[in-house]
Amino acid sequence: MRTGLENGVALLETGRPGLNSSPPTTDPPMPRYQPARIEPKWQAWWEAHDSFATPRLPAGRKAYVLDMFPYPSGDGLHVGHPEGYTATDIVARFERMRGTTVMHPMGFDAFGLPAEEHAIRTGTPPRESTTRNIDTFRRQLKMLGFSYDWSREVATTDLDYVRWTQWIFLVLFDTWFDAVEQKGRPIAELPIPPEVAAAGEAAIATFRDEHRLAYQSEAPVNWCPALGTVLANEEVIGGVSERGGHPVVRLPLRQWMLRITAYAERLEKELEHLDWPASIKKLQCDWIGRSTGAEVDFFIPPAGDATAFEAWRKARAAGLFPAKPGSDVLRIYTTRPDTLYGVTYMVIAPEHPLLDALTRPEQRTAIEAYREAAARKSDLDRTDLAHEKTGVFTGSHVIHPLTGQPVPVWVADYVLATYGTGAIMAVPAHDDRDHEFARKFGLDVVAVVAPPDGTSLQSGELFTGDGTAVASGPYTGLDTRTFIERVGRDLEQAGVGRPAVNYKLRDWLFSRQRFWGEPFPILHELDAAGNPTGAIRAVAESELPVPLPDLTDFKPGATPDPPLSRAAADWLFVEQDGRRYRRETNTMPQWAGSCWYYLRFLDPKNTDRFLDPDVEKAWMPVDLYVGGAEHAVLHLLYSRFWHKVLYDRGHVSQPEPFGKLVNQGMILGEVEFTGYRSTKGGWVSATEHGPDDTPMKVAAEHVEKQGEHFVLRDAPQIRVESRAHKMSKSRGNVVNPDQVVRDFGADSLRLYEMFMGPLEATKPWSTTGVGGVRGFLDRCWRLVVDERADGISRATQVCDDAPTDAQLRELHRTIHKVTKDIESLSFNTAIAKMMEFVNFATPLERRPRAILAPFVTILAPFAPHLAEELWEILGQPAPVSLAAWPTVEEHWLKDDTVEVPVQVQGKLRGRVVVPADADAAALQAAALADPKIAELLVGKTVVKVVAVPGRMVNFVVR
RNA sequence: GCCGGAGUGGCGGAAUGGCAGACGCGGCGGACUCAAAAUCCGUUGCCCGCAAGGGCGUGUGGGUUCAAGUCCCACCUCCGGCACCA
Repeated sequence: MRTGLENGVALLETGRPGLNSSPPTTDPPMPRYQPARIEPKWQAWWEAHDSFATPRLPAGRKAYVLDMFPYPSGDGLHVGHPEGYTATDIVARFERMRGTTVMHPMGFDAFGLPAEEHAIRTGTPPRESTTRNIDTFRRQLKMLGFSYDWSREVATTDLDYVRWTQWIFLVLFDTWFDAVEQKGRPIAELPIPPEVAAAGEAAIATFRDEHRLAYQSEAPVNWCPALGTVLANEEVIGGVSERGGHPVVRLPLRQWMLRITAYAERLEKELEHLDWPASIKKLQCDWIGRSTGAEVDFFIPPAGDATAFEAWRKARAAGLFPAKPGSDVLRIYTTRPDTLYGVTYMVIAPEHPLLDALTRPEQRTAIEAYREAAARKSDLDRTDLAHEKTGVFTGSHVIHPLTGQPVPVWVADYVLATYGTGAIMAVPAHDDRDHEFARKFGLDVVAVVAPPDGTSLQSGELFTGDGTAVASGPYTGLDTRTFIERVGRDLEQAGVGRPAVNYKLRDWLFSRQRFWGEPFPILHELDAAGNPTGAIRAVAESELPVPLPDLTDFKPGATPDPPLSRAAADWLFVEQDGRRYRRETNTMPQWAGSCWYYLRFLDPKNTDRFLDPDVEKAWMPVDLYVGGAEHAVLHLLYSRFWHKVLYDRGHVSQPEPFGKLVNQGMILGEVEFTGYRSTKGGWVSATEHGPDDTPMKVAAEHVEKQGEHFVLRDAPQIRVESRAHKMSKSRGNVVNPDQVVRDFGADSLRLYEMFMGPLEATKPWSTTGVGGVRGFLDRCWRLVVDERADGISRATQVCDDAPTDAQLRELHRTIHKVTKDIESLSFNTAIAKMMEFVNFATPLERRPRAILAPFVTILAPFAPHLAEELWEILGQPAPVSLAAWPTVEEHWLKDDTVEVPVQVQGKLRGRVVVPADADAAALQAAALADPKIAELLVGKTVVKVVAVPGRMVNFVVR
């Protein structure tokens, strides 16, 4: 076939000629290893035989092995995808062969911005390009031989899937969080306070709406004009959008929010027992950001009333600390209530509701100007401008609850309105931000904590650690922790404060002003004039799904008015029970669909419910979840949140969705050498290059290593950078899986990605490395197949002899190592061991089938196509993919004798061969019997002998 | 700045506190071949030595230990994440 020849030609250019090329048509077919022939054959076989279909319920042991499903981008699969997918595929295949019932599904996270942007650019409806992209992804995934149960495939954009995403939204909408029980409960069970009940139905409805887990809010949001959408805090990195790096401004807008903060405590606490990488747990923990401290009220004295504070204090002491602060106090949150005596000023955020009340007339102009400037500032300005502190004095003072002294109140944007109470007590001696601010504005610095090392602070010095209280009234001399505990109790008793917990986690901004997302199943009531009354109702469950309307114009506007508001009237307006409604026109963010896909995989065709409870109980939780670390916080946190709500409402049986989590590392491009060309011509050393010098790629043959560094071969004084970079289109170092499969075969790609290094590590791509594992597969092939025959026939060395002891020893050690390594996901060392086996077996003149067949069995999860082919050639009934995993016969793992190193003074001086069970004394005797050792010990006094049976002997001498 | 992770041959990497460098790439040598490719075999950390052998070696400097790539302390570099959360 012509194509084979063309492949061969293409390969010449990639530097590895002829590997996968078919012979020219004129020659008879040579029985070489040809993945291009084998791989489609077995993929078709598996498909025809439903080899990997999973039953509805597991029989016996189950394993739910899950990949993070991909976003089907227009570029197709990236080599990063098959890394995690191959790892899970090996585990899935391995478990299946051990008799475990395996759930191993795949689907597509298909809503999202790129499809919509493509639609805007080309006028193609997103559903069309999405379908096309999914087809490409599916083809590529099948090409790699993954053992998914394709009958379970779902895409988040399927109308049937959207239906249940909307249904879960309605569960959130129908749930309130009972803080006492720490549990989500039906909204119908929300206790209605008598005064609300008395105010009538509308008031009750409003009260309920305020307590739902899905609620509307008018808060300022991150509006990104370039993307034409509002973004979640998590999608804004350093003031620009995570996608595309566009500037983001803050704008007040009606938005849907999800009350994830209600679950903050459980999300943090229940993280503890999960089998997740510690680093990911830490990341999530930090993101949730629990801190403990105290809330304290500072009295705002009415002008000219000197006795008011005393009266307030008495009233507070008689009552309780109010749940919500009145307008007569400034409530602050602090993690260091032990520094209360060091407070020299207060700061409130520019958005603080009391700012107006606290602003004195003489300060009004300055304050207004500051507030406006702060509002205009994007987050970018707030974070990036080197944290240069700004602020304005309000002119007011509040009264310190413990000392009764007046404290000046400032406004500054280093205090965030959205955290704690939006106001702080400033302790410049013991907080670096306050310190910086105080220095800039000349405010007092009063030290109240002495460092534990006994030194005392210089005046104006900063100390942020724990220590011993000084100048703190009755608390003086207490250590920080005791102080905090005691003052918390005292504040509570006095009714002016209480211990408090705060979280950095914010509620989840859940609406987007985009077309390509799930519509909200929500209706807004309209009055006779067609204006919203503010009343909302959920679309009835039986009316789901709410489909996206047909639109020809997807463009976002200059304002945050969503594209769906341009839908035709028959979609947009709904009449029900004699009332007119307008549909919600925001759509859900991409996260929505990915929050629960692992549940739908279990029961993808169910039209009655989102998931059958029996099926859920049988399969959940996910036993192994593999994906990129970029989802460490968002996807995993959101999924856990939804799952907990579904759990509280009795829809799932487990509080956590994912048992074991593993992050595969990033695959970088090939290592590149970069030299720098001076503007004046000639090379500049990489360490000395300036911003104007141009980086240039240098071919490996022009570079050599000199000491620690790489230098130009022809100019060794010029240093060159050696580094692998992230794959990117602009750098032109993207490796295309289709191309790799064409050049080397799918089994080689799978095997290479597993052989590169540990799964979790970041590692650079190497095309010669792919050639290396391809060489291994070639050797596997030749172990079984006679390459010199005219057709496919067994190698003449393959025989039915009984295996020798040495062969069985090698075989069982290989099985043992591979089994253990798959269990610990150490695929690279498993492959190394199989290579050793092949190196052992290749020179054998007679190769017993009894060792070849088990070897092919353990090869199968890694290189399934080749294994199937070899299995067939060995005369075994297909498929090897479902053959039983061989058992290790333990006695072959033990040696009769071992070679033990002998050390003198910790230095290796010789080796002795002893029986494997030789004890310390025997070991020592054997070592002393060694002439070389004996000679070294002549004239020395042996002070001590360390002999570890089976491991080593060490003589300590003087 | 803070929090993670990692530094081992020319390269990717291996090593329950017990023989550093498994396995692969690359290099070198050999066999096969008219020749080349492919294949097979051998060799390959660095330095000294014809050799036997010796010395040095896991980012740097200390320490613990009979014994450290592995444990402890300090530091350097690279990668990733967070970044005014009181």
